[in-house]
Amino acid sequence: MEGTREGERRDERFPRRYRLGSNRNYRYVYRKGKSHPSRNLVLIYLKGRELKIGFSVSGKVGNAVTRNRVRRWLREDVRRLRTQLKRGKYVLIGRQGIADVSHPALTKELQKLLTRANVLKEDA
RNA sequence: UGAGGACGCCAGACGAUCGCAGGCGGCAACGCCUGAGGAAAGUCCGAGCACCACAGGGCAGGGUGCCGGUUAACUGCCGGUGGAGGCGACUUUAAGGAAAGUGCAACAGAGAUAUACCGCGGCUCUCUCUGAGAGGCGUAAGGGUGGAAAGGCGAGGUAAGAGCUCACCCGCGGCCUGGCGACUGGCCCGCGCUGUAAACCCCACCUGGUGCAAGAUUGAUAGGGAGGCAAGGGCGAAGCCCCUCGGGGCUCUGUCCGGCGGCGGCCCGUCGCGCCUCCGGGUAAUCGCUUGAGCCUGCUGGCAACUGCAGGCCCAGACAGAUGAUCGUCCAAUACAGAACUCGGCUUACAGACGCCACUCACAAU
RNA sequence: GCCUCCAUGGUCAAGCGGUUAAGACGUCGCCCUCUCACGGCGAAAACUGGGGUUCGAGUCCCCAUGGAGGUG
Repeated sequence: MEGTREGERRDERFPRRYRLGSNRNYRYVYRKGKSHPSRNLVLIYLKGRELKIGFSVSGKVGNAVTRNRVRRWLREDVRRLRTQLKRGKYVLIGRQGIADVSHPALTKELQKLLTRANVLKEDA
């Protein structure tokens, strides 16, 4: 991957202003957004003016370390894809079996899910 | 060599690239520094801190419970005493009081806090008379039941027996000795008491409640709406009226009782006063928020827990919540696991790799 | 994060420290019926785990595990 695009640096940063805010926003997206499930993930998408992404992994998945690991993987994958995403509010939910999945498998699943939900920009 | 026993430590490392959070610098681009644990966990104790309550006293409730020390404090820790376990090194122990009182002790057993089923013994009577049966008496050694049967064991003693007597032992009590003390050792014309207090309880000591979603500041918003009830009694003062001159009635006011509410278990007590029901409203930012009973090193005192002194250090502070991804090298290989106000403990989970000991036992060799 | 509560057959549940741990629904077997249902008889099936106190713990104490609720 390195060296293929020497001239332009890809913007792969993902600071906190792209994160979905408080609990109220989550509830709003749950109510109004459209849900796209897959085996270990659920994506809820709602059109909006700016890009906001939230991650949610419930206590049923595992202990704090497991949940943190899953959330970090998701955030890492989303970080790399950030510029390709359409604007709007996203919530990514980890489902119960997600603790047993490896990181590469999870990356694939996420990409498939995003394609199927049709939230990637056409020119990407 | 094997089997153990104490004590302690680590919790993958390094490099490259892309990222995240906080701080500092900079107009900015960006740069530099820092960035989870030994248990961060469970929330089982103890504190700090904050608010609420609080004149004081009593009761209730809760906690602790061998002794001494340590600490800010503790149900922690250290050292000891007694008990239990182990051949031993050593481990472990909620370990005050049952002689203040109450309760409970199923089943079994004759009897469970005082009893006599079998038995043993002699006495009287009867018979088919070396024996058997009946009656009443003595007895608690033996049998049997039980977790426990009123000390144990031996000798004397006796009709048979019994702390009935004696020696030794056990326990209790008293005295003396050593120890700060728990307790140890010794002595006695003393006594012989079931167990249970993690049953009620007694004794000694401690103990307000709620918890950072505590709370503070600033700004915005609000400063509410609807309905019902506001009763009763005693005493005193004043005014008016009636009057058989004893007094009675009405009005107003003060006070007390009563009522309601607060003091977040209750009472005395104390404070406040119109009361009750339903509906509505309670948001955001900043602070609290990390320098602290702090960590490291050395020395001092102490068996130790710990303490004192000197020097050095700053070591996460988020607010949907920061440590990740990819690659490479080393490696036998990464378990349990993620800060949320902060400390001191306890408990629980944990792959693997180590260190150390004038430690113990067994076998062998010398 | 903080606070509180609970745990007994597959489910709902009662249970003074003392025989073999009630009861209901469900399951299984037999009977009844032409068959099913109803009904009758019977059976299997449990104290979350580990320590401790006690002669004896489902019950009392401690620790853990799992679950539920409250709190902006």
